[in-house]
Amino acid sequence: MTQSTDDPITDLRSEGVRVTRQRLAILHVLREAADHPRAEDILTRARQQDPSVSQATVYRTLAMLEKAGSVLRNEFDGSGARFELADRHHHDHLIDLDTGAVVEFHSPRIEQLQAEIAAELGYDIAWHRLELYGRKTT
Amino acid sequence: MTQSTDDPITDLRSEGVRVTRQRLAILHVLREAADHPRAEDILTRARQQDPSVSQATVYRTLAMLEKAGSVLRNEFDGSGARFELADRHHHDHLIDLDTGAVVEFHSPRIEQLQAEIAAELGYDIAWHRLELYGRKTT
DNA sequence: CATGAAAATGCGAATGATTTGCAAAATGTC
DNA sequence: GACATTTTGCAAATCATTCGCATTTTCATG
Repeated sequence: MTQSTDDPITDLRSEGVRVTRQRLAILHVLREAADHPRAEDILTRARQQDPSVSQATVYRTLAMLEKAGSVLRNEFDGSGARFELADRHHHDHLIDLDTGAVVEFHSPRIEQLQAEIAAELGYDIAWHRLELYGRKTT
Repeated sequence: MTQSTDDPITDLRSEGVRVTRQRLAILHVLREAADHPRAEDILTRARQQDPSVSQATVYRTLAMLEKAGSVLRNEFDGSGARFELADRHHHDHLIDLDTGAVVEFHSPRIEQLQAEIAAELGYDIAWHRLELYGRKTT
């Protein structure tokens, strides 16, 4: 097993993946992001650290990191994916319909129920997507 | 209140919406569909009843029906939306990763938990999306 | 620290799903 | 049936994302 560092790309180096300026910049953006940025946002932010980063590289890097399990892709509204680092515990999302803000939450009980339902239907869950869309209680 | 018929478009007539051959054909397709067809599938099937239906009209009609609440749009995999008539009770989806089959299910307990979680976070849920992706238990 | 094979990059063109502008056709009201 | 209005088909336009390819970079080696 490869030893784990705080840098997903460094972890991948042993697998023939090269550490480039662009990848480090993109990763930096993801680490700093408090929101769930779109590819375009990531490009803009990454260019602040390394102006040479191109759109294509952002997409390629995100795809690579997603496949490696280091990045999660979310399709909240249907107009462009939004990404986040997969370095914390699993969680689902609550999207504020008025502000677009994304609140994260986790419910072991819901996950448990999901597994039970799937089992009843004869399935094992590989992954799931749970998104709540709502408005602040007045 | 307008009286409700079994035909979403007929319901809309009073709102200035016109009942056209194309719309009836698309609606017919949705009523007969046992699966969750994509726009392209709907076009193909609608043309069997009315060859004049165009792609643009399929999209426009689906958008109209969605806005009216008669049709639900699903974005299961990210490569094209899949539609269904919103005439039955609410349900969520379990997608078979091997066959692409979509199984519908409903869990009042999960919905209850979702509402509780949202409430704790200070939100009222307007709608939600729960999709389970899995494989048949071996 | 120079070398070279392999991996990555930027660019711009290609994709695929969906949307839109517009002139022509169809609907439903009077 | 006549007309104002809505809807349509067509083709061109978008939008997010992917790809081809020549050029640049990375990194194991000498």
